[in-house]
Amino acid sequence: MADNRYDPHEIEPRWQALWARERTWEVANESGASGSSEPRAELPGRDAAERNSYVLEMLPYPSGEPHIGHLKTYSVGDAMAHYRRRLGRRVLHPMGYDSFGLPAENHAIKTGVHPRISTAESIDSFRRQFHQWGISIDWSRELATHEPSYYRWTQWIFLELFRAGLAYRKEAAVKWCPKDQTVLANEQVTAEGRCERCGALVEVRQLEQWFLRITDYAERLLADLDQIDWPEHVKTMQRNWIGRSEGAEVTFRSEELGIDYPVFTTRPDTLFGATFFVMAPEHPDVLRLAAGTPDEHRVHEYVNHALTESNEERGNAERPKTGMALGRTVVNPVNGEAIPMYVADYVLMEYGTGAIMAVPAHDERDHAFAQAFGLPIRRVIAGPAGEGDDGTGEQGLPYTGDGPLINSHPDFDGIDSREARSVIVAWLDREGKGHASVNYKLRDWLVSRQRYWGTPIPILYCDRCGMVPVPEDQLPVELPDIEDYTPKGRSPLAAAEDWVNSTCPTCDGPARRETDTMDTFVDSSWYFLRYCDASNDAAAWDPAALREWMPVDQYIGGVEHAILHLMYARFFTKALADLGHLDFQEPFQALFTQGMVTKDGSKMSKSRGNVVSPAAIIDRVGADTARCYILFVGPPDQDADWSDEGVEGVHRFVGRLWRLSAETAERAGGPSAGLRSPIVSDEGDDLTLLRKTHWAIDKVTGDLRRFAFNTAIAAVMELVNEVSRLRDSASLETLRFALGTGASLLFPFAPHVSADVYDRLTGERVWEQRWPEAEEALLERDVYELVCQVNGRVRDRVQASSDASPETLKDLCLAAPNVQAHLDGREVVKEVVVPGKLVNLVVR
RNA sequence: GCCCGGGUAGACAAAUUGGCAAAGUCAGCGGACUUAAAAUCCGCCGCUCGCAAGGGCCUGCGGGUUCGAAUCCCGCCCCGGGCACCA
Repeated sequence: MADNRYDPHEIEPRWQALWARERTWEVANESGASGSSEPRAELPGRDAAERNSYVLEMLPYPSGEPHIGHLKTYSVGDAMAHYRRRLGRRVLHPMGYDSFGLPAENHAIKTGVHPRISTAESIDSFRRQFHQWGISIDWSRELATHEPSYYRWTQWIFLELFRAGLAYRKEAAVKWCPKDQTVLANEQVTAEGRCERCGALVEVRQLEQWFLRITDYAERLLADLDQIDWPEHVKTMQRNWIGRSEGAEVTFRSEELGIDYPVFTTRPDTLFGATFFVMAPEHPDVLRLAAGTPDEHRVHEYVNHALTESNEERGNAERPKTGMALGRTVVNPVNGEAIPMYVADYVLMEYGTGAIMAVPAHDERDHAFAQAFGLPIRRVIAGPAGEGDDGTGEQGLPYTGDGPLINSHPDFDGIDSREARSVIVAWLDREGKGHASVNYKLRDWLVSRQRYWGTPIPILYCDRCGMVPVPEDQLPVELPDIEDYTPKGRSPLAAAEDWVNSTCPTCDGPARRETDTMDTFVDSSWYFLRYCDASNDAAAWDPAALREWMPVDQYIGGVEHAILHLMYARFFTKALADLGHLDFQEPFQALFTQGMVTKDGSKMSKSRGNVVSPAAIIDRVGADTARCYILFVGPPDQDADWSDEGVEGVHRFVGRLWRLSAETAERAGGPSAGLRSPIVSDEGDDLTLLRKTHWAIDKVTGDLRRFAFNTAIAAVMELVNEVSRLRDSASLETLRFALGTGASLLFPFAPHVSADVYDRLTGERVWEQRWPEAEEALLERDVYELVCQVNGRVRDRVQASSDASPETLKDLCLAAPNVQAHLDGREVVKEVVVPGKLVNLVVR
């Protein structure tokens, strides 16, 4: 007997080498725009958009080595890519690296090693491991965002946005470490408001910075969520982040100063209950208003104090309300009442207009403030059961619900508050004192970073001409090499004097370069477009290439990117579409978010010492086992706990499939072509095994459609176990069919062993086979209806395709003997005893 | 406090969405092979009453709808994640 030991270290490199040699996973653009030079295949009947499929996983940030989370993401994505290929699609499945970013720069500050060097090392390590995992990547389209050939086009997009007025400069607060002389990212600030590196107290500084006008797109970013096939919880998070609220803008006038102050409110129906007015400490008019009043000095102190408080302090809702009277009044436009003005830190400058009308009877925070400062509280909405009819009682306040208006105005009293909202807004509009308005929580995107390792912002400052964009033919603005990455009170790029000093393209006079670089989220907001035409050096892409592939059919990544990355990429897509560069509105048609991998119930981290390295696992059991296990351990959208014992179980299963197949091939005297369902006439073990095989086909293809990889793998395990039990009693032909089918079904999860087994049994390449019931084929078949009757009543109907053999139908009906079924009008089977479970009858 | 998830054998889970609860994997127990071990293969594996055949009870807890509920509805308990002065 030959040495039938499953040896992944022999099998896996062999197939990987073949796939690399034959460039199996490369797909050419039919427009000839880019990609590989594979001759175009003529596939009749359907156009490219339908035949092509774009499967994409979020690109990795290359730092150190890939971890288990990467293994999970790319195992899920690869399974989807293979699944779609085997439905007959041409699948684009590329890979790249999000290679700019803070960790490489910090490493450089510490060691002096240029980020380009350490990044290249990490990329090599990622690429090597992805090859070892056997992921089916079109390597001809590989990219890295730190390469000038890529960021040249990031800069081009920035300039397009700039010309369209979507990129602009304004002052904004940054966190600043006075000791390190540098801007800090939020994650570099400790909970106590100290610099994570040196422990100094973090300060706030105002800097002129670049913003992208994502708020212009708030409405469309919200509305178009309805058009995409994303998990509902992700859509909910995006909706909440955009934070649309409808209400009214109402003008309160300061008669003393002759200034109008608009406020935004969602409750114009409570306007008659406004008894004071509050401004945010950051509001530019606060100090002006307080000027000349007795408390001017104390207002100053309050504002300064509020500005230096950390978010943690200010964000605490339980904290007592604080504030200062400004000694001025504004007029409530609905009743002409002069109400006092305050400044208080519970009002935020970023939301609405930075000032509010306070209605203590009907808002919790206003109520708390009124109580703390002894301000009047006037009820203007009656509660249920006539509560608060006279408007004087304190019971049930603050009341934030709805009810009839009271104590307002004879014209409005008695109207239900829901209706009163629009009635009062209409009245304000007529009087010129306000109008209906919509507000969003979404804020413009700050893209400036005072960092070295990022895409340079392609802008020049000329004394004569002002701000000048770098002309397109001078792109890319390359990142200069510098000696010292340590920040010294300005962006590290400012130290590269030769680079900073340049020439104005308009007047040829001296000009200085922008020294801020871009947020790395900018780099990753368009990379999916670049893959479609990755080696184009005349343009960011050829529109014909995008038409072939975009939008991404299936996007896959961690839920931690549910808001920022996914929102920014959608914004870029819409903005570029408006500029005429794209003809679609959404980048990712379908999204799958996979769960975290934990160890012993908690997140893997170096400090906990519970990190599992994919490389170590693969050394021990091979890539197929590792990939299969990570998908088998639980539903892939949920968190999963890594267990070394569980890995052993999957390893045993993969080995069992391989050994059984090697043994079967040997007994058969070598591979025989094709894999056709054998004819089985009698009842017996052959029929049992055949049924199991058909069941597995149905189960796995169904499960793949809904990402239930764990149960798909379990079904193959069950099939293999059945083969093992029946290996001495079933015919060789049936064993071959069952094992070959099992291997074929396993291909998306364990490609190497699957390819090896299939090759042994049939001499054919498993990835060139189509699923027995490809969706397309199914659509083209005639369909019959199986009618299920229980106790004479029609319970349900299922559809069976016409090319299901009578034997198969009979098998299925026998398997569910309690169901009476009709095929094409003819009664096929028998009596109902106990209601059977109908779906068992589906034939695909 | 609000918004999402989730709660099924000792552990991870399945139940194709209202149709025989617990497929599959791990752990555990027993057996075959072996001088032995490993590897491999076979069998058992929710609780309970019973010598047995067989019966009763089981999806966090309590109710409801239904011929039929892990699944739908109402109330409660627990766990995880996110948001938190958003006018």
